[in-house]
Amino acid sequence: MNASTLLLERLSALIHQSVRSEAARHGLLPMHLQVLSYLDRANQYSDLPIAIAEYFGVTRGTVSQTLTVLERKGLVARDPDAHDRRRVHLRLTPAARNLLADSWTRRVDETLRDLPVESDPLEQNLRALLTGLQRLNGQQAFGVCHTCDHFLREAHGARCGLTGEPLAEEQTFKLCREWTGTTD
Amino acid sequence: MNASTLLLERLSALIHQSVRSEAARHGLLPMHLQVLSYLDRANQYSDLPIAIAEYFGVTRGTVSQTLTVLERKGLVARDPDAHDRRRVHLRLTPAARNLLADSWTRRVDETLRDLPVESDPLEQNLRALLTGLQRLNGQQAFGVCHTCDHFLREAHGARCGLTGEPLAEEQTFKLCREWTGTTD
DNA sequence: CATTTATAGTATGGAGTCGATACAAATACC
DNA sequence: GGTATTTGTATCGACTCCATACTATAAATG
Repeated sequence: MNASTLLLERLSALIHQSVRSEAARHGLLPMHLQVLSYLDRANQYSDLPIAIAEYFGVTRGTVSQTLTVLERKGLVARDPDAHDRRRVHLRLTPAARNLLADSWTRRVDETLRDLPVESDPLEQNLRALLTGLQRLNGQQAFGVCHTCDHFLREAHGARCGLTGEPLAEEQTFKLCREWTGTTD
Repeated sequence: MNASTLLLERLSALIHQSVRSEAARHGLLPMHLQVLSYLDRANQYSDLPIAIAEYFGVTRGTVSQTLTVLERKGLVARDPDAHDRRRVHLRLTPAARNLLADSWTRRVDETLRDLPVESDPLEQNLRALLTGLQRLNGQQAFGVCHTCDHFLREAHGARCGLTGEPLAEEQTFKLCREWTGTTD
């Protein structure tokens, strides 16, 4: 087996462990924290149960139950979609944002800063790896909005070429389940 | 948040998803497959329930139950330790080895080969990342036996300086929970 | 050597994941 | 307008996971 594949497997186990202990400190399970973190980075087309199911590769039923738990804990709220009455938009409550503030990712940030490697090549490597694995899984790409082929920069703000809708500035930095392109 | 941290989080989610779908194809859960994969790479000091608990950051009770399931499915066997009657060594059955043969890691291997990055820098980056994160978690390092400070190369074979026992050649390429050193 | 302490593993109960299946409601397609 | 598809929910069974308690063995300590 490829040495990097082994490293990736151990890296993944370690990250999952970080998430687990982080979640446990808040009385949550890993999936709870992962969903909250995802919702924090999902744009208006991706803050839906189905998007969470696609992103994590679980069924809609599982997501539905997880969201029931998160809603009961006061971390997530459900809002109906204005145009499609089947859809439900998820929204993080202040409590959830508070909880995410001292995430394990902060410590990872610090770890990355102290690493004896240059950050640019590391980032390029990780990005290539991510793209390759996404292709491998035959899965939705979930790239950042403003790097999408559909993204249109306009005189005042931006627009999504797929939906035709204008995009608020903060949306353009978030993940989108409709993302299409070559380099995220 | 650091760009690489974000990428790491998405990478981890993607890998976990690969493991999940791989496991589902065999009627297993992610943890089942992860434990089997771990046992395939654990040396004689690390094929214990306690080592699995340390590696994945879960309690001994959880591991105990998972192993009960894996044993019932005929994927793992328990052997008593010759010197310490509290200990139980886990052993993969032929069925388990068969199951691991077409692991998702094979497809990751292929993905890595096709990546537009050089493999050496990628490996170095991942290794640095791994070391940093292990330090971050304040966790057992689980390095490869023959890179350990305790490892002694001898005229005929090798020996562990910690236990004083001779090491079979194939053991020296496996993970050890007692590993100590600076570079794995 | 006897007592104490630490270690390795198991048993049990409760909350929650997860897939499978079935279902309801709304939209898309023709 | 009728059918197919999409989105989300409800329910059941197997399993994870933690907390706690417990047994057995080994190590440390006097």
